[in-house]
Amino acid sequence: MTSQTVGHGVRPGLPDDPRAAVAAPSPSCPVEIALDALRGRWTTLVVRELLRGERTFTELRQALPALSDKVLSDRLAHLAGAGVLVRTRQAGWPPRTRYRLTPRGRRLGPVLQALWDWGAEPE
Amino acid sequence: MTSQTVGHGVRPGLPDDPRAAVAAPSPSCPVEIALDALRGRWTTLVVRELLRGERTFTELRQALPALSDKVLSDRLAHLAGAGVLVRTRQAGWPPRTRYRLTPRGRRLGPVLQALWDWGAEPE
DNA sequence: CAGCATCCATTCAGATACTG
DNA sequence: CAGTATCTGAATGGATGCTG
Repeated sequence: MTSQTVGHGVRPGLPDDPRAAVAAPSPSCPVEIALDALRGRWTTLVVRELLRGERTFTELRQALPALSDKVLSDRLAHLAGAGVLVRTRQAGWPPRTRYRLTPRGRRLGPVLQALWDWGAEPE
Repeated sequence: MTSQTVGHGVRPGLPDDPRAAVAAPSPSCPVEIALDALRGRWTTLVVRELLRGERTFTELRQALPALSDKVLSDRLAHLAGAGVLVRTRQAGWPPRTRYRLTPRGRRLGPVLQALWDWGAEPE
């Protein structure tokens, strides 16, 4: 009854891991780090798009037509700061910038899948 | 190279599942449903606390001393609406209300673990 | 093409004060 | 004990217009 421990206890495991014993929201809590990376409207859709392959700014806008360039710009900067993607500028005209996920960004795949699975459950 | 498919491909799988083909944030997207359930400061800490066992309002406040009763009240109502927890009132005085996770709420354990694991990775 | 600057409406968290 | 009501300040998100 008391032995919940997440099921297939390989990991330290929430909620009993000592590092989970915080009494207030903390930027160094791994859960907060992950949720912060995904924070904001459109963020997961941008990541989903990049999980399919690298994209330019315009390609992202075309894939998400209702997303304004201001917010897209915000999201890309935020995800870059979180180490999820990298921006590559190419010299010349017209300017071309490509966005692609880092290895860390690609590892968001299973995380989004876990969220998807939970949200897709009936009830 | 193109076969990402999340690794242990049992599920339909993001990002290629047809239901992931939305072009704008949608409340019916499973990922949005899950992130919405966890949305808001303190939310994951409340869930973590309840993963350890059922709690009363006061016990939650004691576990999270910096959390105001207004926000705690908001979070509990939100999580109840998301089907994560249930509230049980006991008649009599003083009033006693217990909060405990639903089966669906308990299934957030692995989701939080996935977030934790990602956020705990170096770099 | 790929963006940043500015402005505005809305949402949110926290503080304070009050009830069944 | 277990909340709700109200208010304020801060943080979004989106629209519009302008540049390297």
